[in-house]
Amino acid sequence: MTEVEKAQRVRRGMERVTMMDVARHSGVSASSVSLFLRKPEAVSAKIAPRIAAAIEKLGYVPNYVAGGLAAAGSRVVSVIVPSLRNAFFSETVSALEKNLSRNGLQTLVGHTEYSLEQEERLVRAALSWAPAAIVLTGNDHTDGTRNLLLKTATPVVEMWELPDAPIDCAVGFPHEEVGRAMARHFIARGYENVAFLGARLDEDTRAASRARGFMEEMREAGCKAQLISDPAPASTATGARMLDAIGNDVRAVACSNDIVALGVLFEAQKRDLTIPDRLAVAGFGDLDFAANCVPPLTTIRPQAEQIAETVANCILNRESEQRSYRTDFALIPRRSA
Amino acid sequence: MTEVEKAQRVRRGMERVTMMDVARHSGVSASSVSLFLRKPEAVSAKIAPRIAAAIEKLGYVPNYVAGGLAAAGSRVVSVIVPSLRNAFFSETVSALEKNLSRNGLQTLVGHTEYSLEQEERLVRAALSWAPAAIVLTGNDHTDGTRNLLLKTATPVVEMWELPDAPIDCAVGFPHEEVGRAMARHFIARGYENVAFLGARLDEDTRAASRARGFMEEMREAGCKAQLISDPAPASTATGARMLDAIGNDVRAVACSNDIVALGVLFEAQKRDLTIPDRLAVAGFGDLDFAANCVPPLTTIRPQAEQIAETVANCILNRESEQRSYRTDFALIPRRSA
DNA sequence: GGTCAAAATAATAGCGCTACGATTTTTAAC
DNA sequence: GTTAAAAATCGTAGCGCTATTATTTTGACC
Repeated sequence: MTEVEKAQRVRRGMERVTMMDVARHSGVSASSVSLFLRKPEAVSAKIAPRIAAAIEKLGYVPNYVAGGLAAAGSRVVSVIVPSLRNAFFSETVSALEKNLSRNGLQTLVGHTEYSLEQEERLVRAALSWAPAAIVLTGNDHTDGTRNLLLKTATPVVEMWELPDAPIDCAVGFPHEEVGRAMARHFIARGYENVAFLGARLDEDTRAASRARGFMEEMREAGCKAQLISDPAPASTATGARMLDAIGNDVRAVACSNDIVALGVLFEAQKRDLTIPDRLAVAGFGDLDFAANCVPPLTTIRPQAEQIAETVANCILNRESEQRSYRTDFALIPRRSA
Repeated sequence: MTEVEKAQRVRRGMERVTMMDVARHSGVSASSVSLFLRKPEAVSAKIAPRIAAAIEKLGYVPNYVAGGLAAAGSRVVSVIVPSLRNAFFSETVSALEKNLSRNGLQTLVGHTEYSLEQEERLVRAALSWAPAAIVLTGNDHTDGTRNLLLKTATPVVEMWELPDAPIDCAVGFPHEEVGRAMARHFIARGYENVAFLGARLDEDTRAASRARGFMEEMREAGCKAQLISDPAPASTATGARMLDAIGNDVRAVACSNDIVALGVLFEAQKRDLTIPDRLAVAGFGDLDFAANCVPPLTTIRPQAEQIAETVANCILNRESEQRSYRTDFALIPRRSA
């Protein structure tokens, strides 16, 4: 390296140890070092230890940015969820990261705060990283998002919902059926005057689908069912507030998720409404506290981990022809309903 | 582009529209397009719209990988937290992502599952992306991690704790003081026989610091204080289980976080222990349910958003000399203790 | 030892972009 | 109109790595 070149590297803030340095130090070519790093079994036992020693000695850290450019594709997977504050998604991202990192893929997260415009911006930014795949939540996207994704060669996975026409690949379950399952449970228990308490249904289209399924099934069975909704995010406070809005004769409420249900439980306790005798309560999510609260919460377990594993599989085994993967959900009957 | 070149690009899966294509299309040089993208005000009003039109027409998506290589530094910030399932960290990541994305930075998350070895692996991978900054949780790292980070020119922020000697920059608060504050609250309320219920204290060093501060302050005041700990992650079930382990005469428990406290609340309710008369309960975190549960939970609010904002500031305004930023916490007295 | 195929290694040519310095155009001042 | 300074634009030379092709080495077999 000439003095000028060195000066330039310093100027650009790039004094890092390069693969070339490792190559020189171990007396092999840069190609061999690269090969060693990507397929260690492909280099002979003679030079492998020499390269390993040089890497160790020089403290070489590979530059994925350069690698990604040369290999025309980075080892990141971009995951876009509505919110990380929501336990479903933080759990999914967590499980996904675990599965992907096992295969040398890194996770770039973005959250849309339930805004489709924000989602489009994030997809645009994600594509700029030439990611190995893009994972989105749900199937409700702007036309711009859809166009961007249809044009690209990057694998796309939509998760948590099952669209009729996936952009590329989808993993999830039909939320309407979840709502219907809960309704059937209510009917079996003899609850004939019920309500659905939904938080943020305008934005949370999955919760809205559950609400729709629930309401339809209840009404088809000739029951009285009322839909309460609150624009605020799901929280115990929202749950408590929505309880105010239901009629006094309502026997059971299905909540858009367990947090809302917990709020209802607390509020009922404050008002001395016995659960489930005076009011039955059910949630969605089977969050940590659902099994331990008082009374234990009847809910639906969505299998976030199964979703994450299936998404990871989709990304890792691209050859499969299947475009749509249905994951399980299970109604967990406990004492609250 | 010759036929051979085109074939090569196709072979490598890189048929994407490049900046050069945009330049040709708008009759300017690639440099001008690059400049327009980075500093739109630096190009004349004559060519700007032509470039914009070409970008739009061709559907050009910039390649940050190439950009990052050329500019010797990518626009990603790598954030490493113990777990995304933990509400503190998912909230911090969420707030951080919001603050950083406003400034065109993207967030690469990794989670260590409370393993320092895993953290080192993640730091290594993170450095490979030549990130704009690396954000770590806490100050407990392997020597390897520390060496890697001390050698690099990349800004490093340790958050949620205040190390004596930050690697580079730190944002957080002293958890021992949090424990002491809670102890003083207990003392003021006249609880003289108390316990600290800690989940996963071996790995969660912050909770362990709170426990230490709490125990010391209680004992310095001449009170009886017992430390219960459970290796399982914080959950309502863990809280309920730990309640079994305390003596019958314990008057108050401080929990390592609100989830554990909630478990204690549930278990107490099951056993008809009146709270706070028979047993006072306090948590840490001021999670959503803390204000709404029965009785409302006395807890400590750690200001996760303030941490995130300060971290973002550290990253964005590098010129500051300050290395250590203390964020606030507040004891929120409610009915449970 | 010589031949040939297979395995291991090396050389080459970019990936798409940005920093830098060089060049051209515009503006300002006289 | 000239000139200098400033602004706008362009051309070049890589950033550090990998895919591909070319070359060398090894090993198997006669």
